[in-house]
Amino acid sequence: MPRPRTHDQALRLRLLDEGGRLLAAEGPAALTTRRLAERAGTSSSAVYSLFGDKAGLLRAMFAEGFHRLARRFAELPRSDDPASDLMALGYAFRAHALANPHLYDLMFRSPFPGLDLPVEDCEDALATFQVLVSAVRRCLEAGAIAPADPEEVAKVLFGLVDGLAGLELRGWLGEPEVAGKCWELALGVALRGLQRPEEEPSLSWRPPSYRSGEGRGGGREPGPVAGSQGRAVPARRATSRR
Amino acid sequence: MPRPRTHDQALRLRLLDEGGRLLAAEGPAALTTRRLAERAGTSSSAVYSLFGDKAGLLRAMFAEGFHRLARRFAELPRSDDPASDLMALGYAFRAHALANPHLYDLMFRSPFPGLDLPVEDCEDALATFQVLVSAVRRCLEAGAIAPADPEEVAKVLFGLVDGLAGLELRGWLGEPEVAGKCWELALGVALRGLQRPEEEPSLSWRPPSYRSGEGRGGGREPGPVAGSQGRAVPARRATSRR
DNA sequence: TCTCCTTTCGAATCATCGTTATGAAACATC
DNA sequence: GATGTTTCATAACGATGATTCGAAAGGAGA
Repeated sequence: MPRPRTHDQALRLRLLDEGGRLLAAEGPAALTTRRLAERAGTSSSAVYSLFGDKAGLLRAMFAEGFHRLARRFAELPRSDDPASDLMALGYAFRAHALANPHLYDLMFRSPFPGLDLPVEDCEDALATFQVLVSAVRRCLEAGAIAPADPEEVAKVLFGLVDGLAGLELRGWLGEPEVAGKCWELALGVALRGLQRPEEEPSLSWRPPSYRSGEGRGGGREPGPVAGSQGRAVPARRATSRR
Repeated sequence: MPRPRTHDQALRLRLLDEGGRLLAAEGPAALTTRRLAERAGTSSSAVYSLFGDKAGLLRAMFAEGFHRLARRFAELPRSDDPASDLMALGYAFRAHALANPHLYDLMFRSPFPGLDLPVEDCEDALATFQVLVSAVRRCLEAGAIAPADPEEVAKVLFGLVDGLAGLELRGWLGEPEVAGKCWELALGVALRGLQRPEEEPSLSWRPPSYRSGEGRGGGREPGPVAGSQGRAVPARRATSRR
């Protein structure tokens, strides 16, 4: 007897993707409930009936992005060559970024620091990182890469692919073919660099040690470094002081 | 004869840094002229007398960030070991990020896509990248790394350090000492990987080729995948800040 | 002390935000 | 077709945004 509902799962997904596109195209300030509703061909109240409020929309976008990434990772076959599997993970990450450029910033750049994500929204996110750690660990066990701390290796590899994906999505890697060559170069370099043992001296030079307040003044205080004291896990953002 | 001016260079710099801190702490939406003025101990019209409008402030923040980075690069000594110089560039990038965490997003994450930057504001930015390319080129000429396209190598290295810096500033690399080990690992791996020639087969496996249609579309059609979770109503009500 | 000129502050303006209350719209049933 | 029930779009509300503009503030010369 009721009116047929249009605020359904299809609209929900449309809002998530369209919201991402708005975010990617015009930045966080442009992602308003009104503009989103207009783009999705509905009214702004759809956001409230489907997500509760705007923060709920953002949380859902975040969760959706990591859900897609987790699924992509889960679909990768596991071969008996752990190094190949590790590389495949890198290319899968790239494929995810290219397929979901509109969700990338929300997933990895926290454009809304005030947003705090409940643990259940972070599960997929943490799981994807653990997939990487596991792949590294298998490489270590198989002797495919030189001994090292798997967590650290995973962080470095994630830094690499995150950096590359960010560059590619901003168009800084050039045409797709050039970008593809960069990815091959990057992942090849990483793997070769990990294979060769670290002891082998490639350099006479030693890196500097960073005492915590080093740099030249970014202002009065030597090292604001607000974000660098955080925990090891990308949990939620602490709400700012104020 | 006039009233003594307080909208001077000192206030200008204070606004740039304080604006960066606001941006880093609470995101683009929190960077308003009112809040910035309050933090800097002035009135919002200071922004207009010093920068013309809010976009001018953002442009100045961007330019200031790259000016500092360019200066830091320019101050690096050039040794006769190009590989060491290349590594030093990486650590200098890290030092810049740690000393200016509040400007990092604005420099490398474009949180205001609508902002268009005139060429003169981008000169330092382009120059810093060319410093990297030159350092790579010197390594190639000296045979310190295996033959490769210097632009591509520079892009990959920039991707690596950008990714790492982003992770560190968000606290995802852990405590500073752990983060430092990640940087050493990363740059060491990169250099070793670049030294070993690419032909040396390290892998039986070939990367996938990305047909250009694959992702670019923005995930409009590919597997939504996620409606499966099914919950429609968010429940949590996290009011916005304040 | 009183002008005059420059500079800054804060109130006012207009637009737009997130969010909500209200009434119209759309069907099933009678 | 009338009725009842559920659902959605619209208009409104209060808050806050960027920006502007008149009035006040502060010294210099008289």
